[in-house]
This record gives sequence, C-alpha cells and structure tokens, in this order.
Amino acid sequence: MLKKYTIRDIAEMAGVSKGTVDRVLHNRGKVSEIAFKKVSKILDEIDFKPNLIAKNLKNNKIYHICVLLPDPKMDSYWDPCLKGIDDVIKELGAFGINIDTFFFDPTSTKSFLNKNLMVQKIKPDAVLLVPLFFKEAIVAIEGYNELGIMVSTFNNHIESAVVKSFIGQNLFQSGRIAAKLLHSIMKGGDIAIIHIDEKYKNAIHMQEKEQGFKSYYKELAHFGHEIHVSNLKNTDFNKSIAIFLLKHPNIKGIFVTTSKGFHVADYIQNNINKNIALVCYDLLVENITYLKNGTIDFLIHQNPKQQTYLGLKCLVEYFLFDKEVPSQLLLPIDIINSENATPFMRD
Amino acid sequence: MLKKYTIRDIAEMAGVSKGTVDRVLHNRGKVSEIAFKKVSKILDEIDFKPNLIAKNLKNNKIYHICVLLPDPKMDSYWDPCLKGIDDVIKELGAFGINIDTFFFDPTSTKSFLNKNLMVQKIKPDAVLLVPLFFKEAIVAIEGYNELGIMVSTFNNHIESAVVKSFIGQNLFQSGRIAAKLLHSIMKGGDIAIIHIDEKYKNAIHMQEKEQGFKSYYKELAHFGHEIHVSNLKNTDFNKSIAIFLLKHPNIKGIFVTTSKGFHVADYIQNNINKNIALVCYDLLVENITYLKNGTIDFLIHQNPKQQTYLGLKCLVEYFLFDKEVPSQLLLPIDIINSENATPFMRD
DNA sequence: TCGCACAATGTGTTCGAGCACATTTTTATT
DNA sequence: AATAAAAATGTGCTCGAACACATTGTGCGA
Repeated sequence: MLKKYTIRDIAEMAGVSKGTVDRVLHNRGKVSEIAFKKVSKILDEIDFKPNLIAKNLKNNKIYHICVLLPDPKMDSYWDPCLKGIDDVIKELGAFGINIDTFFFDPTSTKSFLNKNLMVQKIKPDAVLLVPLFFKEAIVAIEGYNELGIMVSTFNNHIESAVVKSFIGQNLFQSGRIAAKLLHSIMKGGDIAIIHIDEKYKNAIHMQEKEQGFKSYYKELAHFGHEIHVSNLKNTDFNKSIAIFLLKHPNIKGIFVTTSKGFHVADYIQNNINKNIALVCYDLLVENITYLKNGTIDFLIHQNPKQQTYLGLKCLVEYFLFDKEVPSQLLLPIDIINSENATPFMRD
Repeated sequence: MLKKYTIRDIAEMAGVSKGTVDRVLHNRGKVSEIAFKKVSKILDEIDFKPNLIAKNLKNNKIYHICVLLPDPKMDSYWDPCLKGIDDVIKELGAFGINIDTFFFDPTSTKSFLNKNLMVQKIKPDAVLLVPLFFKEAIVAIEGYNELGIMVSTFNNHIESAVVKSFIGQNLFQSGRIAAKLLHSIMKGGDIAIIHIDEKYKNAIHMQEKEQGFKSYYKELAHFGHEIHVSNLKNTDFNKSIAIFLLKHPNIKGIFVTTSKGFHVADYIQNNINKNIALVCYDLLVENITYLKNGTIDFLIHQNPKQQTYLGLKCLVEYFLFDKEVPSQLLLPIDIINSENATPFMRD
C-alpha cells in the first residue's frame, strides 16, 4: 500500500468517469441506478476517504475567527489564553486562518457589549468568547446568530441553542475535588468556603463549585465539620476576613472558589499562627508563590490556556476539514501541589 | 484580507516569475543578486507562509508508522495506548497515514527482539516504541537506524543519539510529587517505598521515582520519618508484604512506584486495621476501585494514552507538514483523587 | 424514422507549490 | 564581433477533488 486511492482509481475500477464517482460521493444526482450501485459497492469495499489536502486546495479562503475575552491586564487569570491562541496560530496559521483577539473590561458589562458590537462589525466566520455576563451574553449571541456568525464559548457555560460549542470544566465536580483534597489533609476543625467576589458577577461559577464542595461533605459518614460560607470583597479584604475568622475561630480549612486565593494566603501567613489548610484555584504567579512556601496546599488548575486552544482548534478544524464541533468539551480538572507547578510542565 | 498570498502574487510584486520566487524560497541558487534582494524584501514584508495544503498535494505517499508496545492483555496499563493510536488515525488518517500496532510480551526480551525484527522487515517510515528492555532496545534501535527507519520512544527513556524523540514524564519529579502528597496527608509515622517488580526489569523507572521521593523528604526541615524500601514480587505477594509490615510496625504511609498498587491496597483493606496513607500510580480499574473506596488516597497518572497520541502525532506531522519533532516531550504529571477519576474526563 | 428533450456520463479547468525543462540573458574566449 | 558556455529566468505540467461545461445516450411523440 504505497499510494492512496483516488477518485480516478475508483472511476477506473467501476468503469465510469471520475465525474460519476464525484456525483455518487456527493449525492448530486444525475446518476443511473446501475452506475450508482457499481460505484457505491467499490466505495464501501475500500473504505474510501477523499484526500483532505486536495479537498481544501481549491478553497483558498482565509477563515476569520475572533476571540473575545477579559483583559489579561486586569485579571492575570486570562494571561495563558494568549499563549493558547498563539499556539493555534503557529500550528494552523499556514492553512489560512486569521485570528483577531479582543479584550473587554471584566468589570464592565458595557465594555463587553461594545467589544461584541465591534466584532460583529468585522463579521468574522466565527467568534470564540467568554460569556462572563449572562444577560448581556445572550443578547450578543443573538446578534451573532442573526449575522450568521458561528459562536463558541469557553470558561463560562451559558445555556443557548445557538452556541455551537462550549469548552470548560465541570465546576460541580471541581468543588467535590476541592472538598476531597481539603478533607484528606485536615485534622478536624471547621471549614470555610470563601468567594472572593470581583465587581463582576460570576456568581454561577462560584455557586456550582460551592454546591459540589458541600455535596462531598454531605455524603461523608462521620460529618463532624461545620461549613461557613463567606462572600468577601477585594476592597478592605484584610478587615473582612479578620472579622470572619474571628467569628469562626475553629476554622481549620479554607476553600477559595476563585483565583484570588493568594489574598487569603497572604492574610493567613501574616496574621495566623495555627495551621490552616488552603485549597484555591488557578496557577497565578501569586498563588504559586504561596503554594511553594506551603501556605496554599493545593491549587485546582482550570487550564484557561487549554480551553482557549481547544476552542479555537475545534473551530479551525471545522472550517478547514469539516470536522464536527463537539457541543461540549469538559477538560480534566488538574490538581496541583508544590511539586507539580513547574512552569515547563504547566502553562 | 480575503485571500492568501501565493507564490504567484509575490512573483508579480517583485516583477519576476514564480520560478525565481521558488528558487529564493528554497535557496536553490541560480538567482541574481538583484532578483534575490527584490524577492527577499517582499517575503520579509508580508511574512509569507507557503500554503501547506498545496505543498503536500503532490506528495501522495502513504506514510507508514509502526507502534510497538507491551501487550495490553498482559498488563492493562497499556490499554489506553490503543485509544491514543485510534485517535490519531481518526484525526489524521485521511491525510494518508498507515499505522500498524505490534505487541510484545513484557516479560520476555526475546519477544521484544522478535517483534522488532518483524517491524524491521516491514520497513515502515518510522517506529514508535516502548524501550522496555534497555540492552535489547539499544540493539533494536541500531537496527532501525541502519535501515533508515526513524525511531521515537515513549514511556521509558533511553539514552541514544539515534532516537529522534522521547515522550514521557519526569520520573524524579513524579517521585517528589508523590512524597509531597504523602506528606500532606500523613499524621506522622514511618514511610515505605514499595517496588512491585514484574518479571521484566524496569528498574531505572522505579529508581528515579525513589530518588525523587527521597529528595523531597531530605529537604524537609523537621525530618521525623524513617523511609523503608522494599522490593516485592507479584508471586507470594501477601506473604512478603505481611513480613515487611511486621518488621516495620510504625509504617503509616506507602508509596508504590508501579501500577500494581492495588495489590497493596487489597492487603491493607483485608488485613490492617489502622489507617495507612497510600499513593500509587496509574488509572487501572483495580486502582480506581481502591481509590473510590478510600484505601488508595492518590494516584499519579502517567497518561499512557496521551504519550502514545503525542508520540504518533509528532511523527505524522513531521512527515506531512515538515513540523520539527521535539527531542523530548515531558507531559504534566496528573494527580488523581477519588473525585477526579471519572472516566469521561480521563482516559 | 426523425427530432427533441432530458437524463446520464465524460472532459477539462481550477486551486498553490514544486520541480523539470525550455528559453533568454550574460559572460568568457577566440 | 562571433560563438560557445554558463548563468539567470520563465514556462508548463503534476498532485486530487470539485465543479462547470461538453458530449453522449435514451425515450418518446409526431
């Protein structure tokens, strides 16, 4: 087997012309029943796969995809996404892909809507976006739909029939993992779930994690823990957490549902003497620092880079190679400890 | 930007023919200095990337790659590899790739050598193999080299100049991660490192993990643990481990360096009353069972599927798209707990 | 049986890069 | 200056699928 079968080969075998084979392949009609059967039989026998390279040669269009995400300068959680975009460009750019990236202010719904309008004006073939604001995202997605622009989402899930694809994680499960981790390193005491709320509302995100976390402890046979939930703000953080911990002095383990765990770690390191177990999210440099020095015990990696990479890659391969786009892609949830966060292994 | 630049576009812009542009692109010589400069300038300006699709259209060769790994029927650790191979075929098969898989008996060096000879007779373009037996692998690789067959390896590292690529994990680091995990869940007591040796010798594998594990504990400030190392055999396992644990009654944590941790878990569950922390390797169904019921605390995922997938993909993309093959690809080391092993997320 | 639809089938061109070969221009030698 | 040799440049075909268009075949009514 040194050569692939071509349409011409099949035509010869069936004793027809390549035009007829082509018509059979694409159901374009105008084929007699006899010819159809002859060709179909051979196609089945050899399991013919048309050469993808030749198939796309004629199609010398440049597909245009826009990516819309929160500004990494305002929240470094999003930083790795840029690397993911870059990787796709490096890997598939030579196939004729044009990718533009847009940032919105994660504290401003107006900015989100504005940037979406900008993208809509450009009229790309598809857009990959983070639907951070539920209500506004629905509006934006409707707009894309009317313009015939395909929409994929990542990081935040949103219920919408016109969204072609979602790449993210199972946040409920993610909460359960955090609970298991905390449970395995705690030696008794109470537990805190801390949501560090940014100005923007990713409440659903945080709630799903909380639900998962609680569900794990509910299933425990000897449930001797009390779970306290707190919603702290970035501003005046140290004061609020001090009050919270004073109110619940028996807390021995904390689960932070956002990437802002380093604030808690910072407070604990400087103000608390006893050992408090700490499980947080995301590989920000600040978090890794506290992971390495032992203040944070585990980080859960949401892998924003991989989310972006896969989201884009699915779109590109859909356009280039007619690959079907999975409606949902749930990434594995990575557990990171101090020995596991080396930069050459994670992004 | 609706159309890509082509060689013909550049030729027009530079006022030469596409033949000249082609010669500049490939440094084929026979170009005057003036023409070379004109063309180079334009190439730089527009950052020209030749259309990969057209580039490979002529090359209608079917590349043939053989994969050689231990028989999954004899050691289910290798099972996921088949899925990895399958994924590559699904993803890139239509580009003209022919992949054949061969199994050898992981307990027999003779089988390993035999299968390698079989592959060499076939003369594929490349082979991706698990160099389980150090000495024999060197011989086999030499054979491939003489035949001009490219060799990539995965899972087991081997020092050889003619091996094009290795995909695997940093085992030393992997040992450190295990140590950190064990340390974070243990409440004092001694530690055991247990190598469950198969008949075959993957001693280097296990030793690197042991080194890493010990290095973590060496760095600890208050090193109050004693570490006992044991080499147990599969046969008469329960007896040997009973003796070992009797000799060291203070053991409170065990690190198993192979995928055979379930044997230890089985013994502990049925014979030991006190709580022993257990960190092992690999997502075998047996291991996952003990992970879910709490006997095993953590599994470290060596991701054999991903190793196979990436190893193959690198080779395929090298042949198809001239991508360079990384000489070493170290996969992230995944930490798995009971909440993290759901089959839809891991392979 | 001719002629006319229309169905069935075949042919030829396109896409972009690569390369063999044809053609033109330049240089060296007498 | 004439001519050959060498260097530079241009032309045209190839790869496989897709599709427009050309050609052949069939059936039916007059």
